[in-house]
Amino acid sequence: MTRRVTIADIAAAAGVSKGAVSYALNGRPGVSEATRKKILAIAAEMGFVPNRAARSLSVSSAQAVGIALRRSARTLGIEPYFMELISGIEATLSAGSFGLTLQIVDTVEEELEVYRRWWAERRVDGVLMCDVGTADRRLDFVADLGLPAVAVGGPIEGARLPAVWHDDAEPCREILEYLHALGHRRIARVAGFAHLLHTEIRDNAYAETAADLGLESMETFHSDYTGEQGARITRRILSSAGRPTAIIYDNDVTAVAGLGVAHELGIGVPGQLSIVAWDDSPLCRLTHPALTSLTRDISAYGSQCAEALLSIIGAEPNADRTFSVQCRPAQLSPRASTGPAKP
Amino acid sequence: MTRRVTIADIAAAAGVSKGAVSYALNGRPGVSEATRKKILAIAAEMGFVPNRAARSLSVSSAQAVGIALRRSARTLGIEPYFMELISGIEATLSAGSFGLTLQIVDTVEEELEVYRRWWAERRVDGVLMCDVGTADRRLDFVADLGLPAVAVGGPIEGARLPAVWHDDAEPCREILEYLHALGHRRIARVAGFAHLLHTEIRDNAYAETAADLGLESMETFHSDYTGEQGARITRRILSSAGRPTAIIYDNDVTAVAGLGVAHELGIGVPGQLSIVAWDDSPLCRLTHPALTSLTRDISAYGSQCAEALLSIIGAEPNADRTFSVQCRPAQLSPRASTGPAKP
DNA sequence: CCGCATCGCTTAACCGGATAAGTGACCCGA
DNA sequence: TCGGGTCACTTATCCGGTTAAGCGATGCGG
Repeated sequence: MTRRVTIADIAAAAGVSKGAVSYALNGRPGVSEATRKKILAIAAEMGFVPNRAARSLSVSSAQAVGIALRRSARTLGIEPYFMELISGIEATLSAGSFGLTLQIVDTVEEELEVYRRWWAERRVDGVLMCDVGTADRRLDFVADLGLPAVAVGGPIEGARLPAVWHDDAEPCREILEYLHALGHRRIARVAGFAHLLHTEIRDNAYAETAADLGLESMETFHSDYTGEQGARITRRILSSAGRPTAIIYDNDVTAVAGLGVAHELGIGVPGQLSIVAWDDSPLCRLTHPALTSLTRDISAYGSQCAEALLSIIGAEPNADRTFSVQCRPAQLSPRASTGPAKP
Repeated sequence: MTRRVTIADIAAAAGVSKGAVSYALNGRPGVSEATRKKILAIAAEMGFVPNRAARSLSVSSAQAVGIALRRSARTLGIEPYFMELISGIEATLSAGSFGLTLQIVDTVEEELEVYRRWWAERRVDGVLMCDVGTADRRLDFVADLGLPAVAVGGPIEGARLPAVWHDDAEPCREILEYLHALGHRRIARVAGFAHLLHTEIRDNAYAETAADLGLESMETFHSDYTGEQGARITRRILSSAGRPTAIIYDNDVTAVAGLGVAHELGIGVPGQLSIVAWDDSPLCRLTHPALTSLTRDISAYGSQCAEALLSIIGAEPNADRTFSVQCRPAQLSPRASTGPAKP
């Protein structure tokens, strides 16, 4: 195992100084074209790769962004959302030769501590924050810290950092109108964590549209997104008097669990019950019947988040960071789990 | 946004030299207890956090490990395995204050290139390699590179690096004996990628046990682990003459898809068909009927992998790295998807 | 022909820690 | 009382890059 090649080695081989090598490698003025070519050739031949720590120390940048996920291992594992998001983030980061540092945390306090440490250590140049809440301490925290950050979700009122989001209200309306057109008048909804921003946005959108359409009932039950709770809530909904003819789920996992409960209770889907899921992962197509769901390109969403982050990392620190990127809203993909309501 | 606190600031505040501060902070001899306490107090008060790049540059370690995943976004998203594994890895790494760098790649070449770059840049101190294949180029590659690495899977013959694995043959036998006891004589299996080491191990174990038990048929179909292929293969299996009375799936996603196909074809589970899944994610309990499956603690598995990696990173470079850690094998969790075979 | 700008490169300082070597004060035993 | 050892700390160098400043050679306008 030979020693690493440094710019000093290249300088010696090329018969120039370290400085000249640095200028040549970084495409900056200060060396002639001939010398630059020679240096680049030698560097390539010697298999030179710059030491990340040395560069970071000099220019004070880590060439990495961080993401701290505050979800349990179980949720993270089964929720396709995160891996798809990460995969999209990754694609953009790699293209800009940035690395991705991942950390899983249990509490907000821990998450804030991770941000503080990452930034103090200059381990990352910025962070992406998922699961934006309605009153999210993290937003002010990172802004005060001066840590470049992008909120994955929004819109956020009075935000001091960029938010990348898509309109959730419109798809909510679309679902309800669709179910209404199919004749459904009693609809239930299994939502996600009540404290999440997008849950609140959907809550409001559903309530409003339900009133506009004059639905008989439109009840919402909050869950923790797990299959267990999805099943439990569905059981309760389906065994109530005057049970709904359609249930809308805020994620695919609870929807699949709900479908299982319908099977268990001998309730036909879509004959006696229509089911709509949010977040069209392959999971929705695995079931029988396949689930009608809201499709969005999560991977592309992740890419846009990463782009936004890279753009503020690249800008000067006191530049305006309060812009907001609105992505394409989710589209309804009708499948076999929804049908006409039978009285 | 104030400037970062460095050891020079602490030194000035304490009226000592940078060296003394470094000794004090790292708990090394060279300063009196009184001075050490004073320095530590000042450091804490000033909120000192060492700059990672500077430390890395000095001690030539990144305090981070890398993992490159060569799976499509879709597979990664829906496969609970990876997030659970990562979550376990993460837990151990955080405890040792190591970071995790994640990269998603498309091809082996790209993966090798990532390892080469990471190591040359000293961006990581070691890597974890998933999806070990039967003839895996990566094993020799990282060994030649001198990059500390641990194979997540095994056992690997003549390996030059540690492997963390669990016996797959024993659970295979357990499943077949269980199904045999239930009266099943025609069994099919939807396996994973044929080139993966654990697929081959299971292939052999099933073939042997099937012969021992004198099964009528025990056919294996390789898949890419996606629900689409799981469904397609299951459709073919179930529409063949003399169709099997039980199907074993190598992961949970294909099993869930298979269950959907059985529903679609009106084949009762477990009445006319028994289903066994591997990798007991919550997914298996969401379906109706819940899937009989092989349970293993993937998160704990990830932790053990990370521990193995940290141990070789901590050891001197020429120490023996060929040890092998055998974990607890998967346990069969019988649920409602398996029952007696009916002729 | 002189003064000045420009080019092409070198020198040296710097980033923020770790650490080997050096130094003075002190203690201790002979 | 003196030599040697230990303690507590300082000094200086190093890690591997970046970059401001310096400097000789060349070109060019007046």
